[in-house]
Parts: sequence; structure tokens; C-alpha cells
Amino acid sequence: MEIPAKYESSAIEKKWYKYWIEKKYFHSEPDDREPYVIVIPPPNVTGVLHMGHMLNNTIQDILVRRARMLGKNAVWVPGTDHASIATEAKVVAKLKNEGIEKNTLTREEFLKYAWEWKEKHGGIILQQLKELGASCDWDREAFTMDEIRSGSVIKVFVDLYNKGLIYRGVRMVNWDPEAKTAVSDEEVIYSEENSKLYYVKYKIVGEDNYLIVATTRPETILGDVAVCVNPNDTRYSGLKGKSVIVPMVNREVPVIFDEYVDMEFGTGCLKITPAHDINDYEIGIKYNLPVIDIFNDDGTLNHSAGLFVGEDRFKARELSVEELKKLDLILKIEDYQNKVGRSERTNSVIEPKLSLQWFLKMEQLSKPALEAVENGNVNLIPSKFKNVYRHWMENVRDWCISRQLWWGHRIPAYYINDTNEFVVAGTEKEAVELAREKTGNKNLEAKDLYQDGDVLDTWFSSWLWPISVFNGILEPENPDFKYYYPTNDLVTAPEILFFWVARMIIAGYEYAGDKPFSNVYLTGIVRDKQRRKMSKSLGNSPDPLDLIKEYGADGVRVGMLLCSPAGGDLLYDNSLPEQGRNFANKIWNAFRLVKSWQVDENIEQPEHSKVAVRWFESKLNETISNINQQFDTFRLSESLMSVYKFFWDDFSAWYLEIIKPEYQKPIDKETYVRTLDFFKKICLLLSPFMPFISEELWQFMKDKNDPESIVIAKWPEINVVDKEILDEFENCQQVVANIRTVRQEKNIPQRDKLKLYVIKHCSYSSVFDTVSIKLGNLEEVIFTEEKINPSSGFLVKTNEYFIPLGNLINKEEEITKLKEELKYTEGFLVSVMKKLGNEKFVNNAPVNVIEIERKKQADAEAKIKILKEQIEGLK
RNA sequence: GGGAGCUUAGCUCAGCUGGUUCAGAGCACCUGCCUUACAAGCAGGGGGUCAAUGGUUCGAAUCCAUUAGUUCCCACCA
Repeated sequence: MEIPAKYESSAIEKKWYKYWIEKKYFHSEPDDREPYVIVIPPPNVTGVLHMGHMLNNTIQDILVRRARMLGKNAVWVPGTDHASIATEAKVVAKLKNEGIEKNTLTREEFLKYAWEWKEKHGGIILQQLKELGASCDWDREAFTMDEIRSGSVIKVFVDLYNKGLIYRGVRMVNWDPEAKTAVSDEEVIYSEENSKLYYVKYKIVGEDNYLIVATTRPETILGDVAVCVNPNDTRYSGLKGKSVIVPMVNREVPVIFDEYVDMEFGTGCLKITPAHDINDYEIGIKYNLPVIDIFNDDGTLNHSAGLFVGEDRFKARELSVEELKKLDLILKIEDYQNKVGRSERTNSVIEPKLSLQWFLKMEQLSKPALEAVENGNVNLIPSKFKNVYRHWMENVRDWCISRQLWWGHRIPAYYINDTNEFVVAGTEKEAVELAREKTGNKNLEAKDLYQDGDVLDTWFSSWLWPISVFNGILEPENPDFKYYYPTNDLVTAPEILFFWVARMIIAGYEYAGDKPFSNVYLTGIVRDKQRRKMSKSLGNSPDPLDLIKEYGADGVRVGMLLCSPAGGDLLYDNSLPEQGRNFANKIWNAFRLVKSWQVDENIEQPEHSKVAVRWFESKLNETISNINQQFDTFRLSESLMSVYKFFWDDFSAWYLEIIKPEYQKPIDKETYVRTLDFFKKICLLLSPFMPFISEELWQFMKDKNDPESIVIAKWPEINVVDKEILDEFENCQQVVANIRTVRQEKNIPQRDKLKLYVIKHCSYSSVFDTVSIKLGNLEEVIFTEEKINPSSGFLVKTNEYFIPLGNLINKEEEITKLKEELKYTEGFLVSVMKKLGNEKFVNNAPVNVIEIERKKQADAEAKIKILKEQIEGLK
């Protein structure tokens, strides 16, 4: 069979993914085996794959593929999130493009458009995951708004309401005027922005004097109901019982006193606008002040404002400033930096706004979830997130779960005859029953009820995800749920630790009586080389699919993982997938080499191959053991690096070089068989990281006893690790490296054979001499008692090696080299002697440590003696 | 304002229980090679007061304290 010289990724990837799907290798059903479960963090249904997804899903795939190879019944459940606010925003924008305004549509009409959009664009991202090689069980795909998931959400809402944990109340919420909905605290991003601080004059009633108030939001003056100063502030002690005139609207409001006011800030006078500032609101309650809400839901001013009605809030700010200037009520304007909250979804400035919302009481619910992470039942990786988690959970606030949107799970509360009386029920029928009970009116019909117009926060469905994907809410006794829950590992970004992870743990204990997962692997954020977050708006994010096309899925996977430890940011650069692609090509070429060999059953296995096989077997086992350990501690980058170095250095640069037959000569059967076996085992180790190329090679190499696909092959077992042979081989590697250096320094071509003389001073195993002969291209290795002069010499441990080179040797150079080494060794000996001469050290240090030092001393002394002799000999 | 973390080679990071894994890896860099698997490669090489200071200890990159720089989380002072 013809094997191409370069690894062609695209065709191979398509071929094997199709094959895996046809063979249903990724599908799982409950059986006797131990389950291994990952649920995907569901991407937005209308989203497209970005670099963060790539990293995240590569990690999940690596974990699930290895678990599958370990013989576990592994399942990775895929799905998408309806992402109510993000999706609704997209649909609104799309309709607007087509000249349709949302507010001209009925709810039903809008939802029809939204579902159409979902059907058309939904799941693109899941298709893209397939290109990455994601081994999800596609038969189990779930959507947060499909029947089972919706039913689960409603059931849970009703249950929490009946438990008294959900309540409806007027609260100051974060209002997104663009999306016209409340958003949760977690969805508000604060950042420093440049603004102005306006010093505004408020006339004191009955005095010809002004009180100066500093504000960043002059437009809210229209909603002022008081001015507040600190009671300890001597500047204002004369103002007791006075009132001031609110500028522009000329409303008379009281001056009140509260220690909340910071005397240092601005003028020490704070204007109170309860409707538009959370702190003002609380002060308003405390002093029983009225609330004047001057904004409409879209951020324009309403009639309560009195002025600038219908203008946008920012326009109103400008107009207010103009007006104040005209009235000569502005003392000064300063540049000022303050923190401005913006909506995560729409980026519009959040408006604190009073509104009637639904809340979930969190304090009681979150207790077991806090406990679980504290006691290690749920393990956060890296563990530094434990602190962050604890801090949040201990200060958790009630969760505002209602959103003024249409796309989502509609709140199952039904108002009776448009009153504020309501019942909460899973279905309309039940609602009618309850309403009849509640009102005593047996004639109540469905038409007398009106369902709450709000939908639930997206996270109110995703917090159930690990349970609901197995239908564990609606049918807690079903075999899937009983078998797969709790899941094992969750892989996600630290940004959603509170949004999602914490709440899933809460829901797990409340609705499944157990944690939702054992380990949470928190990935880093993918950034560019300047450490900027990759984002569409910055245009610094490459398209993952282009990368896959260019570097191959395996190459990209390797690139993503090579330097991204858990919790550490990934500084992306094209050199990463390049390195991955180069690695794939390296593997491919090693394979081409092995595949090109002709086997001759009649030739004996050469000595160098025999020892190479012995060494490599131990090296392989040692490596597997390391990799297992790294997997167990979630050091995935390190485990990949272990495989990488093992393949590149140990296998390609050493093992294959040793056993490689001369050009166009055949190889003996024993070595060939062993080599194929090694190569197959390496493919197994590579398979979780690089599923495509490892499958391709597996198909070439497998024999009739092997599984038909590497996907279902077993992870290699560890056999003996012969420490001694590993050690001896390292000496051999040093000998070879020294020979190579001599060749390079003296310009001796590789094809010229050299003689190597050895004087043994310490343990010397000659089993690897054949290896030195082959790789160093030596004529022979000769043991001697006499130093060889003139020659180029080197030491490995305390054994002396000489390569006689006649007139190529420059005595002075050799002496200088030796003297340098002598000097270093003497210095080293001094430091060791100092330690050993220290009584306290000898008395306190453990025996083995002292022994090590004595060994160092002996070695150094021996080395010094040899070096001195060599220098003498040369003179 | 409250809290947590980080600082080791040019870059990204390991270094887990203080002592043989103790100063490491990959990439980048430098030198020499188109040597019949691979230039997407091979061989060789240089490079770090382990942020600073002090302490504990026979012994500190590692433990403690202080300082500096830096990142993140929480709270949201108009």
C-alpha cells in the first residue's frame, strides 16, 4: 500500500469519524460496568464554536476517551442551552433587519420566529464539535427547552414554590434597558469608565444659600426625594429640619441625616433617588421617602420625570446639564472615573430599577453545596477556586429568577382575573383546580386565568442539567438516571463557577440527593499573545474550523492542550497548533519508516536490537505509569508532554535509530514484531489526545487479535520497570552524545568509523556497547588500563573514555578543557565537604541524605584524581 | 473597601512531604548538517541571585513575616 509522505488530516478525520458513528462506539447504555459520565456544558443553541469551546471540549474528549479505554462504560452527553436573553436578542436583531419590530408581534408570533431560528441555526455548534473529534453520545442530545427539560424546570419551580423558597417581591434589580429585562447580579460586568462628576447647587429653603451635591448622574435629579448628609459632619449641622429645592423640577425635599454618607467624598452631600440607586432605595425605606421612578423600561424618561419626557437617559443627561447651566446651578464639573455596570449580554449600561420579580431563597439551599466542596466531596481543580467558592456561598443572596423575555420557560404562575392573586401549578388544568380552591369559585375557567408573562432565567434550567439530561427530575427512578448519576467530571470555565457550577451542586443535593459530579476541572481563558481575551469584537480570535482545516484536528487539540494547565490561561498563538501538526507528522513519518521495513525470518536479532527492546520496554512502562499518575491528578498538559517527549525522544530519536536496519536491508522478525507492539501501545497512549492519527495507524498495525478500532481498545497495562537498565541506558546515551560532540568539534563525518577506549573505574555494564557502536559508528569498544594519547577524552560517571584522533588533537585545548572541569569538580567537593564537616548536619540529617553526600564526595574525589592524571599525561 | 492567588530561562509553565527529580520542560534562540522516515527534520549548544528583605532550620525555590509588583473574585461611594 502506498503511504503518503505527509500526513493528510482532513480525509482521514472524515473517514474515521464517520466510522466511529456508524459503529456506535460513543453510544452508551447502562450495564454492569462502572460508568464514567461527563455532561457537556451546553453551548448556546445558536452559538458558533470559538476557541474557548475548543479547549474545553478537547479536554472533555480526552477524559472520556481515556475512560472508555480503561474499560469503563463512558458516556459524554451533548446538548445545547436555549440561552434566553442571548438568543432572544439575536432573534430581535434579525427581525429588525427584516423590518419587523418585536413590539408589533404577539408572544406567539415572536416565539414562532424564535423556534424557526433555533431549528435553522440550532446545533451548528454541535456539528462543529464533531470536526474536533468529540466522542459524544449523539443519541442522547438534549436541549434545555425540549419536552423533558422544560417539564423538569416547571416541576422544580412548582416544588420550590410549594416549599416556600420561591417568592415574588418588589426589589431593586439590575435592569437591562436594551433587552428590557432584569438580569442577575452575576450578569452585570463592572468596569472603570471615564465620566464626569457634576457639582450641582440645591437651594436651601428659607436661606439665600445653596447646598452643593456631587453626582455622576444629573438626569436622576428629576427623581430626587431628599438630600442626605452625615450627622457627624459639622459643616452641615445647621441644616436640621431644613429642606432644599430640587433643581429643574423645583420640588421641595427634606435634608436628612444618615451615617451612610461618606463625608470625604465630593461635598459630603448625597442626593437621594430611591428609584434609581440601590443604596438610595434602602435609605428611602429607612426614612419612609417616596419613590419617583422617572424611567420607562427602555431607559427613556417617563412622565414622572416632568422634563425631557421620552428622551433617552443619556440624552436626558446632556439636556439636564444644559438646563442646569442655563439656571446657573452647576458649580463645577470634574473628570471622574467610576465603575459602571454593563449587561453581559447586550453591553448596555445597567439601570438599577424597582420592579416586581420572582426570587429564590438561597441561604438554606446552598448549605449542603458549600459543605460538599469544603469536605472534598466535590473537588475543584485547581483547588485555589475553593476559596472563591466558599466566599461566594457564604455570602449568597437570593436569586432573581424572572426575566422579562419571551424566549424561555414561562413562569407557571397564574393570576386570577387579572388580580394580583395567583396560583402556581405545573399545568393549566391544575392551575384551574387550585384557583377554584383558592377563591371558592367553582365556576372558574381557564379563561379567567392569566399566566405570568415572564420567563425564567436561563440558569434556572441549566442548574438541573446533570439531572435533567437523564430525566432524573420527572422520573427519578428511571434506569439511566440511577446508573449514570452522579456524573464524574465537569469541565468548564471559571467565569461560570457561580452562575452554573455552584447552582448545579445546589440542585444536585436538593433534587437528586447527591452531588452532580465529583470533579470540576476549571479551564483557563483563551487569550492572545498580549493577554487580551479572545473575542469577536477585538477580531483576535481565529476561526477554529479554519485551524482544524490547516493543522488537522489532532494538531489543534495538541496545540490547545500543550500549555494550558488547569486554571491557567492559554496564550494562543498559531505556533501552538503548528507544534501539534509537526508532532502528527513526526508520528506519521516514524510509521512510514517502520512500515517500509522488509522482514527476513532467517536473520538473527542483532545484539543492539535485543538490548534496545529490553530498555524500551521498561521506558514504556515507566512512561505509562507517569501518564496514569498525571491523568489521575488532572495534569493533562503534563501527560500530553510525557507522551510527546516519549514519542519524539525515546522512541524516534533513540529506539528507532538503534533498531533501524541499514538502508534497504531487512529487519529480523523478533525486533519487528516487538516494535510494532511498542508502536501500537504508543498509539493507545496517543489516542485520547490525537484520536484520528492514532486510529489511522491502528488500522494499519492491528492484527486479528486486536479490537477493530482504537476507540474500544484497552489502555495499556503497566509491566515491569527495570530501573537498572534505564540507568545504564542513560550512561550509554551520554557516551553516544559525547561521541557526537567530538565528531562535530573535530569535523569528523558520521561515516568514518572511530575506536573508543575505556578505562573502567566504577560499575560498567557492557550490554549497551553494541548500541554505542551502532549510534556512534564505532569500529569497536576496547577496554584498556592505559590512558590513550593523543586522544579526545570524556568522562561518564567516573569511567574514562578516549577516542584516539592522532594529529587532530590540540593538546593545549584538551588541557584547558580538563582544567575547567577539574576546577568545577574541586569546587563541588569543597561544598560537599563543608556539609559533611558540619556536626549538626551529620547528627540531624536522615541517614540516606548523608549517604548521598558521602557518595558525592567519593565520586568527586575519584573524578579529581582522574582529571589530574589526564592533565599530567597530556603535558 | 473586603478576600484569594501569582512572581522560577526570552516566552508559557512544572517543581506535590524542606535534603537526588533541585535548579527542570516545551517553545524560542545560537552553531553545524538537505546523513535514504521526517528541514513540519537531525545533531550539538548557550541561557535563571527561583521578585526583594528578614526569620525558622544542620539545610529554603519550597515553611513564616514584611515589602514591591501583578492577576482574579466579592462589595458597588454618589
